[in-house]
Amino acid sequence: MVQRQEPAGMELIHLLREVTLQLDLAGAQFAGRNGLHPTDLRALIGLLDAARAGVPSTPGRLGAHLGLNSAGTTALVDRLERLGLIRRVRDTEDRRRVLLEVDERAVALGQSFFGPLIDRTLTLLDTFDAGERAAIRRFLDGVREAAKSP
Amino acid sequence: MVQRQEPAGMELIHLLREVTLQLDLAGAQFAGRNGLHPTDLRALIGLLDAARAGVPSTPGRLGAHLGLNSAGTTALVDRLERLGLIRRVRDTEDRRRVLLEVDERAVALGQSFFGPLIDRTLTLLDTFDAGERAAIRRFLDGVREAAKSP
DNA sequence: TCTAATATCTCGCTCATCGAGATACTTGGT
DNA sequence: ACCAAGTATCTCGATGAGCGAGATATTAGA
Repeated sequence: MVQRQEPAGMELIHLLREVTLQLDLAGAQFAGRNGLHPTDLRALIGLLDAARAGVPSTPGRLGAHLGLNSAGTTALVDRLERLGLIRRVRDTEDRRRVLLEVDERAVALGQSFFGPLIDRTLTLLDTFDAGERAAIRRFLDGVREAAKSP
Repeated sequence: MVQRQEPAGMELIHLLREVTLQLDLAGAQFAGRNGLHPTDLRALIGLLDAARAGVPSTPGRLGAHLGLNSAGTTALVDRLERLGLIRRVRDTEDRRRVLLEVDERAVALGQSFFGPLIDRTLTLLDTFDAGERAAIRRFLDGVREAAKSP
């Protein structure tokens, strides 16, 4: 069988793919262990990000972020609320809207999962000098942009 | 509200998360556009990897790789076969087994998705010198290992 | 040869998500 | 002030991926 000659950089590309795979697997494993579906975890991450950025969350925004329709979004919010991870609160300014408040439990859950991983990665980053970190940043930035177009 | 002071490296960590998010989104988008479910795409990637490595694929291996039980695996293989992406072939040596052969269509489909992304990334990698590439490799390697433990 | 192990498949069920549409509230034009 | 159109959310019924349990076929070991 004739095999196409692989360019030198392919090794790094496969490595990047393995990294994303490992991160996804870790997330799925964590989700399963806590009675969450993959979607629930993605939702939680989005909600925590929004909370950290000070952006109010609503079912509409959340559903759009995850690519769910309104029915699926309602079901998702129901699940998260039933688990006590978020609360529904009617917006007093626009009473059509429902605001989603993340409970302390959700924050703690996020910390328990991402905390150790983040700590290990920060420790790893300490072993790079400024120039190397700049290279990593530029690489990740480039890949992110490359992944946006397809 | 008191905000925890973020260490300097957090920026890179968020960037890495964005990259994995973009790659996942791109994959999901591609999958949807081709009538594939996320699982189907992951299966296809696994099958193409195995084919490239010269490892024979079976429903058992595939299901284990994806974390599906046998019923789900059968349904998955049914879908992929119905789409003409793989073929089931009885193994003549151990006739309990079914070998999964990836069709040319599947290879072409993989190329059409990963090809442009890979090309862009290779072009990006050309802009780094050997030392920078080594740093990127060490970083990715470290993150992969960090993600394995939780 | 009889039994245990292995590989795959079938059946019936659960539940996340979808499409369609209902409900409640707000806004802008008149 | 009023009414139509727009917006945010929810309800209902249907679809389909994946699961648990177990059936079937084949191989390997005592």
